[in-house]
Amino acid sequence: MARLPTTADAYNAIAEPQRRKIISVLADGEKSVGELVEVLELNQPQISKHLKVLKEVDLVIMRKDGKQRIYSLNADNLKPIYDWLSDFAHLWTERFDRLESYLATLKKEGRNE
Amino acid sequence: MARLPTTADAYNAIAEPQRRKIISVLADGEKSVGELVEVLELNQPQISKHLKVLKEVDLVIMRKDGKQRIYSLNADNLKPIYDWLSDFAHLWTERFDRLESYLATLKKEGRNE
DNA sequence: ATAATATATTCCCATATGGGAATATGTCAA
DNA sequence: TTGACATATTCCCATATGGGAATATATTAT
Repeated sequence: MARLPTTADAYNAIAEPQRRKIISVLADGEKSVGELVEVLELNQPQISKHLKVLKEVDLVIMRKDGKQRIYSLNADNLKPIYDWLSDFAHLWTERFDRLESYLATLKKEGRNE
Repeated sequence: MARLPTTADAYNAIAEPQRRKIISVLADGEKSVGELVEVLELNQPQISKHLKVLKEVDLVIMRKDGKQRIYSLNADNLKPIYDWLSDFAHLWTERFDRLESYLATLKKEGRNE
């Protein structure tokens, strides 16, 4: 079936370094395409193409403002990845086992509220 | 430059669902190739190929035991991804902001010990 | 209508992919 | 040595990739 497309899910989308940079920049607040082009020093078409991938996996949200398109981060869809990795946290550090499991418990409780 | 190979880094390696399953299974303890074939219901060559990718990015360690190859998880190399995602934790939940930042602080201190 | 600006799309290409199938390698036992 | 078992490798193929370059679309101002 060949490799999954980058638009298959968030895991595949964030495997690209430039897309991770875009995500990091957007974490500081929404940006227009032009602003992203400036900050990341990439060509405009590549930025637009990366944003298209991120939008398809719902990691960013687009809003129109005149001729500009404003993109903002939808970080919620990063959480499943974070949760999956959380299962291994106890393997790379012993010191915070109890604190991390406590945190995980709080998070699970939080889901149903 | 085309898409980065799956062996480029941990991000690309874990983008494949079967490889994530392998990682999850190995989190419970080391396994031989044959055991992975049984548990995951994949053909042996595919398991071996996935393990090869995981080994190249140092997510698993291999040990010989007779005719068997025993693979174990090297979870440390998942931590950078977890750390990167941690930066966005405050965006998907407000309730545990202080606890998470406290945890992050503890972790950073822990690195130098 | 025309021009200017902002963004998106298309066409190009070399490259790696994951699975199936077949085969090769390695390791032990008799 | 021969065979049995465990694992790795090779060959096949359809498919998507990210960047460059060029072009298309959308929106506003004049």
